[in-house]
Amino acid sequence: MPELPEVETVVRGLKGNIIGKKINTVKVFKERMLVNASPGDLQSFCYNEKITDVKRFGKYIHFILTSKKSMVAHLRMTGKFVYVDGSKINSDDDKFVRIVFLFSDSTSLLFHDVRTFGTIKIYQEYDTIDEKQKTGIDALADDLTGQKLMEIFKRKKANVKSVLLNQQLISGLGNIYVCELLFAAAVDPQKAASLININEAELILKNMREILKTAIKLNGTTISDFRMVDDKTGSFQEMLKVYQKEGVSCPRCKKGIITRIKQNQRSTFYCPNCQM
DNA sequence: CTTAACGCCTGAAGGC
DNA sequence: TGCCTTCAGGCGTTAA
Repeated sequence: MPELPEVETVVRGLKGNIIGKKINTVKVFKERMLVNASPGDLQSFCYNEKITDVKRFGKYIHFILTSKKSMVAHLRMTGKFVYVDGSKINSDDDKFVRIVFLFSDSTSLLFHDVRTFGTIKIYQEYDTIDEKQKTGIDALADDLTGQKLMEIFKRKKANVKSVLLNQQLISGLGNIYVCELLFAAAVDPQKAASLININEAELILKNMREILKTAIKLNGTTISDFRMVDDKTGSFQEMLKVYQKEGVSCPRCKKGIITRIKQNQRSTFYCPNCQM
């Protein structure tokens, strides 16, 4: 579920709540979510460690413990982190709580995930994080220019939507925001990336930044699962122009009908009349 | 090298 | 009401 704005919202929430907290106990109810560690490994890795910082790169959440030790989490489709006051370490009352970090002050961080696609990896040093190597330039990076974006598009045969969704090229965008930003830029998602000209690349970049920043201000988009760290919903869903608007008349040209197509097994929503 | 298809897992929603 | 199918915001692996 979560894309850049949702992950950023979670990271900000975590920063406000768990920096400086000392981890006592880790309870793992779903082992498969630990990619490179056993529950015992994670417990000894975290024991008595303080969380010194939380950062985002792409859609990843990077927890930094003392002396560069790091945990990298990904929420995938339905994951969320919920911070609770109280030592809730049983999964009995909520069967979707998969991993619990219990702090020394008896507050807890719950990793909740219905579909259990979410992941956690541990690293002894943050210099060695594999995911960072494979993650392309951040969609909100200051040094991302229209020119750079066009360089990326130029050597790709695929359609512009799949290129924007490729985390190894540009990181942070998912299905919702790609649909929305291509609509805002009036670019046809089916257009071959290699045919994007510099004006379109600049337009895509400008709208990408505006939409992502607005979405962060509104604490992300809650369609179904996404929640903030305090379990509240975001509100960017109220701003959506095309995503899940199939059949609605286009808010821009008023002539086209928002249409849903499949690209790479995933839904794309766009206006066939004004996205060229 | 590239792109396409599938699998991971669970719940919600729609059709009949 | 119940059964069945389809769909879901992601991504890694395998097949072609």
